[in-house]
Amino acid sequence: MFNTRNSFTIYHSSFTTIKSLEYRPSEIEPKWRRWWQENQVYKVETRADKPKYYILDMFPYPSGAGLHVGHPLGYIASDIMARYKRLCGFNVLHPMGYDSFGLPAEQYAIQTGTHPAVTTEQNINRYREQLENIGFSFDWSRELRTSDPGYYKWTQWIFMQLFNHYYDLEADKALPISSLVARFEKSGNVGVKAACDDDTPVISPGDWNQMTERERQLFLLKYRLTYPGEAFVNWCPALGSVLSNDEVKEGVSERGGHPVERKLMNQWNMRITAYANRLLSGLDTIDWPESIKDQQRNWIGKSVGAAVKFALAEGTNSPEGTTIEVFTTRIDTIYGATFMVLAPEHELVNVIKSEEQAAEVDGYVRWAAARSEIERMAETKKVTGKFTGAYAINPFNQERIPIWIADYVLAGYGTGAVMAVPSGDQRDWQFAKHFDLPIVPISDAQKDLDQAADPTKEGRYINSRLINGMSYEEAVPALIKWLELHNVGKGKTQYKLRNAVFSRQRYWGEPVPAYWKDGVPYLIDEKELPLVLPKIDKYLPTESGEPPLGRAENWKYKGSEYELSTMPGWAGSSWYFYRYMDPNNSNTFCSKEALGYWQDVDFYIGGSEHAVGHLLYSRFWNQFMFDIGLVPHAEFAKKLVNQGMIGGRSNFVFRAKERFFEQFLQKAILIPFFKEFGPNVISSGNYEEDYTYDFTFDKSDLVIEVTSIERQEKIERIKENSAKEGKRLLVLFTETLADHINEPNKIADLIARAMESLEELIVPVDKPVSRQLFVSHDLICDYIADSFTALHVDVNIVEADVLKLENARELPMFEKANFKLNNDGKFTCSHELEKMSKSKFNVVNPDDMVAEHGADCFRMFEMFLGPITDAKPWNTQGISGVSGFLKKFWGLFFDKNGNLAVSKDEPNADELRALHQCIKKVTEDLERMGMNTCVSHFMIATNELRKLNCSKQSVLEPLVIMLAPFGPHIAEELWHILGHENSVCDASWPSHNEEYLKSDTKEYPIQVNGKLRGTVELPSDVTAADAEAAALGLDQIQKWLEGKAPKKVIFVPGRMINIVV
RNA sequence: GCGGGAAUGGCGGAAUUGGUAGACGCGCUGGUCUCAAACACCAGUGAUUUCACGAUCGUGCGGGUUCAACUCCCGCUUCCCGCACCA
Repeated sequence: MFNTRNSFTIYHSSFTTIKSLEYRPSEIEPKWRRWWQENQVYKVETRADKPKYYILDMFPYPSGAGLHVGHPLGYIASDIMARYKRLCGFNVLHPMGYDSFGLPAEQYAIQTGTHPAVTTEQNINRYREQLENIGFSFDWSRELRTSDPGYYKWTQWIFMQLFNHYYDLEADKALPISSLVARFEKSGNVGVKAACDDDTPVISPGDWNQMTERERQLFLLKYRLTYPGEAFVNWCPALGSVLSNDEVKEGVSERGGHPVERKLMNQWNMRITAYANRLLSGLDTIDWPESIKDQQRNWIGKSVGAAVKFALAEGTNSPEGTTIEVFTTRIDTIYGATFMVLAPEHELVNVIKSEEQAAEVDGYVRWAAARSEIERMAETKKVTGKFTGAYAINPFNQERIPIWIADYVLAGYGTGAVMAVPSGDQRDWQFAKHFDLPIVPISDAQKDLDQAADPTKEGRYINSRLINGMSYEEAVPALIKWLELHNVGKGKTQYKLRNAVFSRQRYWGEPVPAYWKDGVPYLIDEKELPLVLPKIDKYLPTESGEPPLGRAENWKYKGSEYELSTMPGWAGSSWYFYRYMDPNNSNTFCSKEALGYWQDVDFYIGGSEHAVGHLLYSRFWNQFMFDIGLVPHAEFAKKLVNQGMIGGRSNFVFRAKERFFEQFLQKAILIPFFKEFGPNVISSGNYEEDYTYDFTFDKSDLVIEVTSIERQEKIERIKENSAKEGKRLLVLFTETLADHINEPNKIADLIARAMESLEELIVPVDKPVSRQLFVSHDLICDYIADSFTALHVDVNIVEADVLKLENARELPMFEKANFKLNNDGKFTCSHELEKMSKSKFNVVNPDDMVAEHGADCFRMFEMFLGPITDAKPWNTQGISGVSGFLKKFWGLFFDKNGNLAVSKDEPNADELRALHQCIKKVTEDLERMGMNTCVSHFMIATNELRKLNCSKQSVLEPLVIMLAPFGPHIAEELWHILGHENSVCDASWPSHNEEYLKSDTKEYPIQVNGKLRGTVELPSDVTAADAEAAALGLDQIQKWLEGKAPKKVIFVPGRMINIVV
């Protein structure tokens, strides 16, 4: 209905179709890719006459390694959906671009001096080639790159908007900083409820008005949504950069695994905490995988509780009126607080420690500070801590409780201090047990407190003065009310989420559009955007330790120094989905018209590894952009799907150690000699022993030593030894054995001759050819496990775990190697599932798959592997099934002589049923992303039509249309063979007709007591009574009734009959 | 420890609101074609048992609900992913 395209498009007609019995993807595919390009078939316009559908892939970082078969999985799925939606009449936006700023290109620049832009360009070209090869329907005219100044101009512009706004808690949205200034002038910040730094002082209008310009700017930084500030950061010396929390895994950098240390640095930050609650509640409005939402909830870490101020007991070293604030989610347990614990880093530790305890406390603080993150995490079970000598007062009962320090309390969370309730909290309980501190029960429902803490909220409170006898629900509000009344605390919500560090001490990123004057940052003029990355001589920090931009000549704005750090990787990816809507606009990040039409992403697809990085930061930026009216929705993606990882299937070959040869000699060769020379003796079970021989015999003075030709020193020692003992010595080189491994008779001959000879020393004269031996995997179970070294072998020279020997011999690792083959004359490898990576030699390149089987086959095979969301191993073996299907489908269009066989005849009922069954199933399955079963349905339909010998256009044409999203090239070819001149992309998706699916009869299964005992053919519209009669009339059913009358007969129309006896 | 997901033939995986478990494909076995091989095509292929008809068992384990359970409920086991001393 929306197919207006063919009315105004003139298609190039120089393309001829290939009418041949044989399906040849290598001829068809490049041809149509060119045709699509020449006719701009995938060009997308903003047009109001069609409903829009925006389907987006998470854009890739173009790495030097290129794409492997795991990458396109999501792209293929999204391409199928995009093409399907287009056939359904939607105007589909399905763009692709590159997240092209990033560390690897810069690391490479440091090593080689090549500008990262050059490397990036090369990598992008390679990606583009690989992507084009697969036949995606991307509108390449919308391609974008985050490192393009035309793009990052707007990244910088959004940064400026963040700088110019603060978060107003009353309006619950971002407001201009200018309105904040107006309020300060009028009434100071007393009435202002806004997200700001914790240490923001209260000021009066007078204070504000007396401030110098510099002081005002510094004060405003406490409110701006992006601001520079001293913060502990994850500093990675090896990478020379600050890393965000999600770039650090287990105390080392995610990329490269370098150590990371905490360092105080002046950094730009993003006040994401202002949005904590909205980022949390927004999750309930979007259709995203539950695991992603949970990870984000966890990362935001909202806890509702109370802040309580504990005064210090008399006699404690501290200024008058000092209190220690703690945060607790269990204020109801406060009467059970028998001690307090501070983090060793807590600022009051040094103040309050008593003189007697000072030495111990200092020692502990030093010890704790010296421990690495890894040590801390490894020893979470170990209880450590010291008493400070100081006491605090519980505000509720005025009891003195000792203050301890311990590193189970984290400086970075809450206030860095906890009230310890050993009866209710397991960590506090362990601490109390260890240091023999009192444990006071606080609820009548608590049990077994001598075994463990019991955090129950059941029961009634005891030992809790104010709340004795109350339930949890009653106690909490009562206590908070009391706290606020007595001004010693308040109800409080705490978030684990920290403000995000935004600076990177790096070159290859967006320059921050700010300059410094008098220690205060200012934004550059908007007209100066983009602030383009300057040229520098080297991509390293300056001698004084400043970021690489410090090397740029004249890197100044009107005489003032620019900010030297650049933005992190996530800056450019936090808003790119809008740029695709209007990619070349130089006046705005995206026009109102484009935004008004495309709105937001309908369907976002990508890997789950971005759960809390990209997906949280981009939601944050989007909420902000929504607040200030830039974008129409608070959430940018309605629906999100994670494609599962494709695991690599690694292959291993087994290289023989000396120990193998000794065993081999024994098992395969020496046993026949026993009769004549008596059983041989193997030296002491340890084959590797240096001073005894590998083999000696009862009735022969010959001894045998197996060793590498390279171990001359060992051979000399053995020679001396045998001469001394009067033994005759046969030295067998492992290399010689390797040479003749597949012809053991030769070795047996050699030994036989040695046995009969009288020579004292026998060393084979032929120089061995082999240096090492590899043993077929199916043979290694006959040997001790330690006889081999397993080595990764390139999976591209292995087929069905059988090594292709001709190809293998060309590899350096198999130079001068011999192979011990199995009984079938083959060499097999073992396999294991691992992550796909270069170092494991298990990377499969999509280009190779396309070259061998065609892009359509590759696309369908990736889908056929299983559900898109599941992790699955890559195994090329099954691809022949899909390839066979495409050949068969192609074959439906031709007769045995290769002539076009498509007829205009009317289809019969069987043919219509096969077609409409397929339409129904494929449509249903596409709607629920079941691409794997779609492929099955195509196979079933094709098999049926082949049996029916059907070549009717009215049946084949709808199938071609349905196949188009999956195998666009073959579909386009067949579409044109059927006589069309436009693209199959502009056809209409067929709909099924239930009438054709009905059949006159149905084979009903008959169960007796739920077990299948027979079937009966019945009319489709059979009544329950008739069905029952027919079922009971069958002999094989009567047999099971044993003459008894059925108790009950259940008849499910169209399903089954069950007889209960 | 917490959260999320999963477990079905030799393998990847199907199975609608509970209704013929194993669709489809790979692999394997047998056959046709061929001098032969490859390709192609046809047939078979969960296990045990039976000459055969058939029977018994069978969706990680143990219970339960139901005429009927891969599917629902209760209790476990194992694996994968994420988080982890979060007060």
